[in-house]
Amino acid sequence: MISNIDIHSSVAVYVQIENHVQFAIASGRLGPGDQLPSVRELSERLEVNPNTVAKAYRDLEVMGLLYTRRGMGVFVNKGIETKCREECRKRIIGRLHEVIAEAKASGMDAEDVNEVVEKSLSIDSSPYGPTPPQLLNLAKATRKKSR
Amino acid sequence: MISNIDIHSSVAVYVQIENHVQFAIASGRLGPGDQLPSVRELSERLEVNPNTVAKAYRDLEVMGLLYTRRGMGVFVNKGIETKCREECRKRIIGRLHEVIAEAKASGMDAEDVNEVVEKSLSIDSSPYGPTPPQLLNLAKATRKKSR
Amino acid sequence: MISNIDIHSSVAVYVQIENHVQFAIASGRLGPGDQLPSVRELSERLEVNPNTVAKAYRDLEVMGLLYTRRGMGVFVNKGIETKCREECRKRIIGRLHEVIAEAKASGMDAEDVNEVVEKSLSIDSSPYGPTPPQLLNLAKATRKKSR
Amino acid sequence: MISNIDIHSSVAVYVQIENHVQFAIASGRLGPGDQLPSVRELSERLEVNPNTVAKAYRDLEVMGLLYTRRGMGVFVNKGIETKCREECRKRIIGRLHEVIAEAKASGMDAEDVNEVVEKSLSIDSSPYGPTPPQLLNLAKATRKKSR
DNA sequence: GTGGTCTAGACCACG
DNA sequence: GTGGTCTAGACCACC
Repeated sequence: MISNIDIHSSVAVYVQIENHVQFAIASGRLGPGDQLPSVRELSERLEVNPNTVAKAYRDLEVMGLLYTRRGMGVFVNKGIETKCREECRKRIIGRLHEVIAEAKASGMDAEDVNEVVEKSLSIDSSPYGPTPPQLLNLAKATRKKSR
Repeated sequence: MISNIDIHSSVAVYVQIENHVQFAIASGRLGPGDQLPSVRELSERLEVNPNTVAKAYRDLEVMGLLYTRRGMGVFVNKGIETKCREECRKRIIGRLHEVIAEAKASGMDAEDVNEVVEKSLSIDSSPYGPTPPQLLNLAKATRKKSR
Repeated sequence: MISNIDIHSSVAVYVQIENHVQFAIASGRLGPGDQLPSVRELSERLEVNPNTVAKAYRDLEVMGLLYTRRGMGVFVNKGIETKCREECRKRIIGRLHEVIAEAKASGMDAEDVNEVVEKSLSIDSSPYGPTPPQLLNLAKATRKKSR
Repeated sequence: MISNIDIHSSVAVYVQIENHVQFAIASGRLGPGDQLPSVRELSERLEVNPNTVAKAYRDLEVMGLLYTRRGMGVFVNKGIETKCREECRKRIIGRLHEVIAEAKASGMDAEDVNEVVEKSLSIDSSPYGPTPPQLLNLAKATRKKSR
């Protein structure tokens, strides 16, 4: 239930929220039909402007990950898990290439990189930085699946 | 001598310039005492406003990488090569860990990751992402060391 | 509420602003979490260009004294009051030593120096020199703490 | 014979030179009629552009501290020692007031200030910062008094 | 509304 | 010639 939105981060708050949701779906913590916290609830929990949460939900709806049922709330779409996972995967691969390109540009060689990669792979859950968006609790006790 | 500043990138132009210089120092293409292109010269070469270049130079001076001699130009500080390289390295390693942690969390296994890494390492200059800062030629034939 | 920015001073306007903010934090007139006047507001009050104020704010953010919440404004960081005060103190003490060393070297004796010091201490706000940064009112009635 | 011109300093090189000379006169290390090093010699010693030294000498001549004898060199004027000393004194007192005003503004009280002052007065020759301009050797073995 | 970025152009101090 | 500073005004993203 800990908010790991970083208001000091340079990445926009609404993007952080979008990442969290996308990631939760890709990793299965949010399944098809699951209800998300209401805009108001989440905004209070994150101590963030409701508009910010609303924007994230709207964006995610446009992306096809969420849908809203009037008066009911916002829900995870069906049949988008694999698509979402692949998108995440693509994003991650892109970033990986990016980082490695920079590593080479700054003088690190293949051996250096591989060493770091191995080390990182062997760690269970690495405590690096505030960005990896996997901890925000998006489940709600009283939340039910939409039919 | 190719400018690979991307005006349309989401990362600010002055940040791109800062990265270029930082990487040039880290990789040894720019050594201690070397003079950088003048603000005006570089701004013309990159087709950006002189203020933008000046801002990058000033930031780098604050970071301790450069110093300016009034009326003379901007120079690379001495005794910061290894510090700079290590800082670059640390930043990159941090991001690498970050990305790989996300990769694992989103379901990729070690094999997947290694495959991407290998592929990325074998490419010369990968066209992924918005900021692979290695091509900007910061040397000048007629430029000499300060002092 | 008096602006004592001196446009004609030899010290840059943005540096004067930085000093004001720094001193305000060091002396407690600006506390952690306090919001600063908006760039536009302060620029109007001081009759300087908004960019000038923005530059000061950005510098102070780089120094770690301020942080900005996008679309919300600029705020004083937490846990930097004592660090800031000590830094100010150290800087001042350094300059004090410097000046007194010169005073001695140029033939003034302890009595001379003490006399000047006493006189200076007894004055409320001394009109000496170009940068006595203590009068700019950085508080706003309707401003509230962040978070 | 050590140059303590600081090319990394923010204060202009020519101003540093002017301060050195002025200080040397005020403290008696340069007496009336003494010859100064030639522009060329000093510029080489300080590893500085000759124009810079020339400008300093010119300024000091305008101030009335130096005079040049065509083909002979630059000399210290007579009867300006006390005037010069007083000017130095005034400058130092001004800076003292300035620093103490800032000290008060940043929350230091009289006791704090006095403590620092006492400590500083008790030290023989304080090694603070690069600015106190008293070490530049402006004498020359082969230099003679002008008649 | 907030700040961030960039442009264009001016003036100044320095060397 | 060099960089430093400031202005005026524009556009953008964020909240």
